[in-house]
Amino acid sequence: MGVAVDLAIFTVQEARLELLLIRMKREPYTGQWALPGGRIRGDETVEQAATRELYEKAGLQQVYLEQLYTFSEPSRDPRARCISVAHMALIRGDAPLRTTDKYSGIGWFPVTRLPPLAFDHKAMADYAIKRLRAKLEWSDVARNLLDKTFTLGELQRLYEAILGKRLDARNFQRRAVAIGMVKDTGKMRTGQAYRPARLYRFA
Amino acid sequence: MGVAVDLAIFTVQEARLELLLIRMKREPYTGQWALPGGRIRGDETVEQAATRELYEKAGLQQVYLEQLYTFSEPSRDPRARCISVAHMALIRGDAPLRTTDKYSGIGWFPVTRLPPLAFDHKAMADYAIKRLRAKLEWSDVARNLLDKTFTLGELQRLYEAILGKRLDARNFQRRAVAIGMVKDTGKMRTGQAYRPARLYRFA
DNA sequence: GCAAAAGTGTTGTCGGTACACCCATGC
DNA sequence: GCATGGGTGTACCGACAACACTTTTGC
Repeated sequence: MGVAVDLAIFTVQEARLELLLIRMKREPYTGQWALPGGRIRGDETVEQAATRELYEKAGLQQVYLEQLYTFSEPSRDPRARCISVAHMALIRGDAPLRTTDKYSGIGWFPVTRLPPLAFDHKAMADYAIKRLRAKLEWSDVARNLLDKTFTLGELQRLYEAILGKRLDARNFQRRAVAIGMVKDTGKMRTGQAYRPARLYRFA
Repeated sequence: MGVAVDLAIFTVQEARLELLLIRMKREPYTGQWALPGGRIRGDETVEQAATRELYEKAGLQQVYLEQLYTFSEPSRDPRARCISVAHMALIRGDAPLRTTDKYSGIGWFPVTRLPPLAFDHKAMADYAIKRLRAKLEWSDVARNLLDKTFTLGELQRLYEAILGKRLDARNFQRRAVAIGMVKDTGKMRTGQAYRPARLYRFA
């Protein structure tokens, strides 16, 4: 029985949460968009396979990776029986993508406007978005989507993009500091309009 | 590559959270305790395989089942490469167990005193306990461990057994009703010492 | 009456929300 | 000066912990 990994790779760009999709070359989903992924090898864990796919197919390294759920409907892959372990990855908005000739296309899509997806990848994407949103509320996963230092305004816009709703800036800032998630670096963000903001880093 | 399911089957008996373990007949873990489980077949999902194992190996039916995590270390099974999807199951304390000649023994163990476990089953058991405790705090999974009706005292003792700590009865009762988790049935628990308690059911 | 469990009332604290207000900069 | 985002102060509300107290039964 085949075992594969599939990846929901997220980034935040221009205040939008986006998902990385590839366009398939091979039958039976030629031309369709799907999550990147592939078979696991005999000597690696599913996490290692996911890390490898991330590098081989998109040129990404050193990214946050988390196992999500195993999808195992016998009919999920029309070609052959193959279960797939879905993962979530988070990368900074400016990371450059490498393309591969394995796919006929690769691109970022806002999660609010995803095209139809191959296999059961719609369910995987939905699951990943749900998990990311939940995790944002009680953890500091957001650190994997931002630079080392950032302003509270930047952090807030990241949260708003992922959660898909507006937050109160005053309460957001106080809370971020109060729960010890971020620490003041003592530096300021200059060179922009309006009052300069303090730069923070994750604690 | 082999794909298996393993099951962390919980029950609460005499105010203790207990885990169902089987004793292995075959090499290389002959005589060792382990979580029940087995290979999945070509025409079933991992959840269906877990349900089937639950019935075949322990005679259990209609139980709460939840997929947890996929364990995939290449060396996790010394016999052959085989990944395993860990699941959690919850059953009522009085459920009768069927034995099978596939194992040389089967029994309940308090989670505080587990014997050494075969494969990576210790990690699976730890993961399952953690998940069960977390889920107890915000969901009504407890319903799968109790009868249709129960007193708030019984529900509290269940919570205390799983969480491994004492709770304030007065706050516990008020909260259970306030958040709408349980509803008063209007009936009372009679035939026991002391003041009779109201019987509740899950909402 | 007494022990034990069931159940109610009250109070304080803490986290979160709402929102008025001040600050510092570019233009 | 004024627009704009950065940042502080404060008041209110609901959840929850702590704990005093009453109720109802078996013995």
